Formats: sequence, structure tokens, C-alpha cells
Amino acid sequence: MEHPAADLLAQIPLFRRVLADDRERLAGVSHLRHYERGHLVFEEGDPSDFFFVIVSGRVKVFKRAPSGHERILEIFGAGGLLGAVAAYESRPFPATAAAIESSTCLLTPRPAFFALLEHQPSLVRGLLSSLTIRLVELTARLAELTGGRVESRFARLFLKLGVQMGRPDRGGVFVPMVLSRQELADLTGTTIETCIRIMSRWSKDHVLHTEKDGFVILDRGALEALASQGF
Amino acid sequence: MEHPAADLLAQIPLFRRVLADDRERLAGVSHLRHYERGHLVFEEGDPSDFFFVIVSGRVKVFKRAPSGHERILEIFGAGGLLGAVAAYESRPFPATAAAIESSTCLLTPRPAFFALLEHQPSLVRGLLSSLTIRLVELTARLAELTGGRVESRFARLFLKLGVQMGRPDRGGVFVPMVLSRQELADLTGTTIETCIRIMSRWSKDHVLHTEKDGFVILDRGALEALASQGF
DNA sequence: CACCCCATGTGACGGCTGTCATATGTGGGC
DNA sequence: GCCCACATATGACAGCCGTCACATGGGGTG
Repeated sequence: MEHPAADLLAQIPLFRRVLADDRERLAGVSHLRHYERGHLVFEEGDPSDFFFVIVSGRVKVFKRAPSGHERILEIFGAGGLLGAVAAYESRPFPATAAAIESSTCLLTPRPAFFALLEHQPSLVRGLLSSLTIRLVELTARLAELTGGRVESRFARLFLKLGVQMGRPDRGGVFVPMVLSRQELADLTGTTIETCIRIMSRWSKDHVLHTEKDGFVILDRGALEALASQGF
Repeated sequence: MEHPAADLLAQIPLFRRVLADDRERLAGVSHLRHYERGHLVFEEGDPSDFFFVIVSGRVKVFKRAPSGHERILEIFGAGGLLGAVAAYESRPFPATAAAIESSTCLLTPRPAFFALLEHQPSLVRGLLSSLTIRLVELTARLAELTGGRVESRFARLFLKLGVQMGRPDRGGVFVPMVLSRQELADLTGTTIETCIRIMSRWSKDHVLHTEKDGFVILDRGALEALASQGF
């Protein structure tokens, strides 16, 4: 392969069915970029000059509420697409993205990506699928976040994380994801104090424990009971 | 035109750039259906056999929260697309749709719509645009609904409605849209009692008045002040 | 080790808002 | 006109949770 990014592209579902020649060309105009935890990938309102694919790490997409508080919309891992919406319609980014782990992204200039879209039906279909799935996810998230007890929202959040990326370990289900108390609050639409209070109580009651590299779900039944109650 | 639905299709932005022949064929397998206020168009979880285009009226798309309360995600008017997500991925509907006014929809069988998609790039692009816009809207809505004072959310809702469909009339800005107290509560993520309380107070304070056929915004400044405060 | 900075944790307090109960009004059917 | 069903409205009350204030701890730097 001529360009080192070409084999990276080949591993990304969206580009898997694109011709090797096209991938090669795309890789030629793309470049990798690294982000440390907390660093911004792009900011809401910025012009969308690039289309991003997460190669490694995790990135949160969030929006500032009218009050100034941050609300996390989604967290994407390796293979996730960022800026697809903005790139396709060539409008400013509708939200901000920041790394929550040390992460690497592949940046493709918008014109090059758009040109490839023009004559690659499989790419369009892949993009359509990706948007579709995000729409379904956001839909579910909206219904889940509005109203309801804060503690129920926390329970549902961790149950979801457990299903998505949990593995049996340390006397429970270990979720290998570092999230600060502030980020947990941003995910559930509450304040850091309320978040800390719930996490402290759960830790004391052996429901869920915070460790340096993630969380351990100790009592899944308790979470399920909390998730279904409230409001 | 052979099929009466063909000229309806021609008026819908999504199908405007599709060849007349294809529209004709699509119209041949589609049919119109009427819904009275409150009637369901489709329900969450149902198999998505049809793709819907709103010809006239207004339809709310909502989801039942874990608690059982309904949360309105979006309200679509004439030209709006329903079931696009489910139809494209051929998965069950992720939410429920119901008419909030006497409405008419054009129903196209999924296979016919999908076949046309296969060899109509402009249709794919139109669908992509539509999904993109919905994603941006939902994103904004999510940030707006989570947390914050209920009264602020109401203020922002009516300010948005005023911009979208308001016209100067009756001593203020008239919004020609009938929404029950329950629907307003579902839009803002609260209960009907809190909704009624706010609407009553606003009516007394000459901020906003409910009429038989819509709402009249009397004091836009008061709404703006309320919208920016809280949380 | 001392120092500082930031994240985490805890307490007190108040008010928004959900819940329950009940009243009033309005339209439809007979 | 009468009655019923439903939407709208209002009051009382409790408790969750946002706000403010301050304590604790741990990692990095000097």
C-alpha cells in the first residue's frame, strides 16, 4: 500500500466495500491526528472542513444547553463517524466533539469525501445506514433523558454500558470506560453534586463501584429495579 | 396523469427530481389514507411495510418513556416523511406516529420505494438530506429538553413555534396549531398539571393566550426572558 | 516534603415540580 | 333539557434535586 492510512480505511466498515483504488486515493489526501483526553476534535458552529473517522480511543459528542451546562449526546468508539451530518450538508457542526480517552482520528477533507460519495453507491448506502442508526439511538436517548428520576437515568445508563462493553471481572461486570463525575452528570442531564451523591450511595450499598480504569457493576438486579421505577 | 397520486408526488420535495415515469409507477402502487385527530399512523415496534409522506395535516411522532408517559419527539407537517428510518433499514418503527389534526398520508409499499432507491441517486440524496436535518433537529431538541426549568422549556417551545408558523394577528403573534394540554406536556417533558399551571399563569399575565384554533403570543419579551434563565 | 490545584465528597436549605384529590367547564348523545 | 365523558383548572403536600458552602484527598511540581 502506498499510503499508510489506506489499510486503516480498509478496516472501517463504512469504507470496506469501496474499491481499493478509491481507498488509496482517499488515504492520499487524508491524515491522522491524535487527541489527548479532554482535547477538542471540533466545536459547535465551526465550519466542517473535514470528515472524521475514529481510529482508536473514544470521543464524546456534546452540546451546551442554554444554561451553559454540557449535555453529552453520544459517545463513539473506534470506527465511529464524526461530522458526517455537517460534511454532507456542508453546514457548521451542530455539536462539539472532544476526546474522553487518548484517541486518534483520520481526517478526510470534505471535498474529497464528497467527490467519492458522488460515484460510490455503497458509500452512500453506508452513510445512510450510519445516520439511520444514530437517529434511532438519539430517539431512544431523548425519550430516556426527559423527565424521570435522576437515579433511574443513572441505572439505565450503566445497564446499557454493561451490555455494550461489560465483561465479567472483579466480582461483577467490569465496564472499561473512564468517565469523570462531571461527564456522568452530563450524560444523565443532572449536576455534579447529585451525580456524586448517587455514586457514593451506590458504592456504599455495593451496587456499583468506581475504579481507576472504569466501573464495576456489583448488583445488576438493583440497577434493574431502579431503572424501571420513577416519574 | 394516469394515477391521481402522481401529481401529489410531484409536489413533494423528495420526489421532485425523480423522473415522471418513475413517479407514475410509484403512484400506481401507492395509496392515500386519511387520519382523524388522535388516530395512529403506526405504532412503535410494528413492522414497517410502508413509507409515509404527509400530504396534508400534522402528525406527531412520540415514544413512550419507561414510566409510560409519552414524549413527543417531533411534529411534522405537509411534505414530512414518516417511517424513512425504519423503511430503509427494514426494521420495526422506533417510535409511534399519530395525527394531531385531520391528516392525509401517501403510503408507498416498502419494496417499491426501495426498488426506486436502488437506481435513483437523487432520491438517495434527498433521503440523506432529510435524515441529516432530522438528526440536527433532534440533537438540538435533546440539549433543550434535558434539565432546566419546565417554564423555560415552555418558553423556548412557543418561541420556536412563533418563528416557524406564527403570523401577526389578534393583538400578538398567532400560532395556528391546536395542541391539548397533555400534548404540550409531552412536548416539554412534564406533567399535565404543571403544564396547565404555567399556561394559566401566562394567560393571567397576558404573556400567551390559548384559543380554539391555536395560541396567541402576547408578550414575546417575557418568553425570551424566561427562555434564557434557569438551571 | 511542602504546596497547590483540581476532582471528589458531604451537609444544609429551599423551591420547583410530581402526585393526589377535587372542582369547573364544555361538548355530544339521547 | 339532562346526563355523561372528557379536558381544563386549582389546591395541598411531599420530596427530589439544584444551589451554595466547605471539607477531603490525590497527583503533579518545585
